[in-house]
Amino acid sequence: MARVTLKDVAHKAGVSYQTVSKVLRNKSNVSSDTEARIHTAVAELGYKPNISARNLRTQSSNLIGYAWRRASSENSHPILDIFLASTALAVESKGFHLLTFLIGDDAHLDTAAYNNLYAKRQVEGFVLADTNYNDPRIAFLIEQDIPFVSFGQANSAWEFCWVDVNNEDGMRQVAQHLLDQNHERLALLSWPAGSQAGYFREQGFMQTVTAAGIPAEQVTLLRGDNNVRYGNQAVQQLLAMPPAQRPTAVACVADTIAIGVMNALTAAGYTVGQDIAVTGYDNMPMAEFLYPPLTSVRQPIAAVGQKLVELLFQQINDEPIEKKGILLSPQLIVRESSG
Amino acid sequence: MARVTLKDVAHKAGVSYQTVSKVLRNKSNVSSDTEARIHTAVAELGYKPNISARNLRTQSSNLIGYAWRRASSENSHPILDIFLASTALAVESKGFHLLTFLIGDDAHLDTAAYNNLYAKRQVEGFVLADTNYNDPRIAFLIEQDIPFVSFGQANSAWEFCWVDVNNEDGMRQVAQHLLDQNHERLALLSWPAGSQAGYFREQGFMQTVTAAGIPAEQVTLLRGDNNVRYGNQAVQQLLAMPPAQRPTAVACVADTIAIGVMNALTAAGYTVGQDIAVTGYDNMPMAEFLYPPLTSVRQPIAAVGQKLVELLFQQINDEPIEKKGILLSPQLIVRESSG
DNA sequence: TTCACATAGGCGAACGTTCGCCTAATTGAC
DNA sequence: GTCAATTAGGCGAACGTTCGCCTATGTGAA
Repeated sequence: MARVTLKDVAHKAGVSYQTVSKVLRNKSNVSSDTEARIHTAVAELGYKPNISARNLRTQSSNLIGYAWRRASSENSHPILDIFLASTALAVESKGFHLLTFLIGDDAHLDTAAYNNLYAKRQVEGFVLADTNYNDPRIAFLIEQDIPFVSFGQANSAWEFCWVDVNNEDGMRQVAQHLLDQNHERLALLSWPAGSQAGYFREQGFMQTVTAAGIPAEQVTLLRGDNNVRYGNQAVQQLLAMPPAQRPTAVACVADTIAIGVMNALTAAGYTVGQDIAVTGYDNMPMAEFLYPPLTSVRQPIAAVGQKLVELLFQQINDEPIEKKGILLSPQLIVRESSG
Repeated sequence: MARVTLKDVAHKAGVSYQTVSKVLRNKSNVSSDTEARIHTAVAELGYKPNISARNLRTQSSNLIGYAWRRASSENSHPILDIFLASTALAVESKGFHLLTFLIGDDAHLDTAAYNNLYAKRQVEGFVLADTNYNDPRIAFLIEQDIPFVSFGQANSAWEFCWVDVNNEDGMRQVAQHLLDQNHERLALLSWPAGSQAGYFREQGFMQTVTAAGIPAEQVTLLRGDNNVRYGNQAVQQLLAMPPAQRPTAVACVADTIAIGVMNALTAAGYTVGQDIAVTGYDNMPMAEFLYPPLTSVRQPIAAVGQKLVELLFQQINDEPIEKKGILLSPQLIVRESSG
């Protein structure tokens, strides 16, 4: 299976190999006769341009880097793979591909991984997800002037391209919905401090609640990792409270946590949706089929991927960018868990 | 940010650029003096070899292709991202990276996608997952003699490298466990025909059950897609059966389905684990925190990724392969859902 | 006839490596 | 003092493209 190159095609078509190159890229005016000869030669030989050679010559790689977090397999974000697929789709529509690599929790090693890939010209830019408030990766990429976009905002002092779904608005909808159901004693199950998304979701929730005249102290705020176990444990904590203070509604910053809450409540003999309301966030595919079906917030993930990729290519192509941050709107889906 | 090349380093260190190249690859005997000079020059200039140039010269790309299925976002396999992460890790330990691309359901387009990437020398091989019995991708890759490995077996007439977790054994363990609990009327919730894994899981289950003297007709076999909804619907079907024939245990070929089953049963007023037993498969992280905790089968996913990558690199490096198929053992985790 | 201009395609150079062979200087043994 | 072997590093060529400039031929108007 010998490699077939431009020269082989050229030989067969009786032209110079540079002419073949031009014809294949529509960069040349040749007679329709030779053009046809070239095309049949390409087809017969099954010629495919060698990517490495092209990359070397054009100083490009047609690759975008995306980093997995090594530890995320346990607390896997159900939305992340949908996001990844939609990003991959958008990237491929530009003739690019996604190169995935792994990072950990060591800021120094992580930024080195980004730097390596870019300095070696293996990728032309990055898509970040799962970003934190003072994410060292973002600081580094800005400083090095490396093209990148982020799903999620960060330190507002940094100026860079991001797309986010309005977390504040999402939780505002949740809070308003619970208030409309006349809940007054509320619990909010959030993530550990430092998460950017968590911060906004808390803000949206608390502001709405306090604006409705409920004192902040009346909201039981707990924190934990993004998994089912945390939801379970939180319920034990809530049930240990004196009945008069016990929340009648539990809002979770993620469906995964809400699943833990619903299970634990059901196990303890409560009927979710009647005795106590539960809400999630993300509207994972499973949400509508849980028992009871889970009220949740749907995020326009596909749109996020598309917008991100647009912004990224504007950077790569040095096009002017009118708006660096794009905030999309989520939508509350009310189901029986908060009936 | 001008690109720094071998020549820049060479100039600074006062040697020829080819010598720098050799030193960096430990392929040369130079005086320790000049070696030191070269290394400091590299460090000071922050030199990183240009990957495209290297790839062109060495006819390699250090990239392995992995295809997402475009449609899988709805029926996402909870195990697939763990698998992907472990594969990425193994691939990176070889100095390679994973290039992801999207495929659909059109055999012709899909194989073209594989062919393109390989013919352009963008990747050196592929990792397949989510394979079917007569998977056209496998037929194509074998015919083209393109290096690849598959998570999961296929048509046994084809000879290629795969790693699989013994599906027959896994479901045998499930069946035996249910028999040990004195269940005699059983339901098996499987996937649509054509799935290789589904076939083996069915086999393992049915053989064990019939070997115990229970006629095959006494097992209610249903089929559906890999999602929670299917589990829900299957329960409606089971509950519509006359009580005397109704199964007392429901074995599912995936946790996702089992979740649907448990929810629907709970909603219908049954106590899962007492009134009726439910089992899953995959032991997804959520399984132990469901209500009740779900009996499931744990697969050694990380080991699968590692073995696969080993086999793949043996092909790429033309090393002899003693055993083309590797079958790993799963383990049943008994929890309260089948108490 | 002359000049300009379009048409069709050739050709050298470059992208940044790696590879293999070559050479000059040094060393050691006889 | 001679010869062979070792050491340290130079150098041309090649990987397969793309890019820009060049040339030869034909064509129509002044």
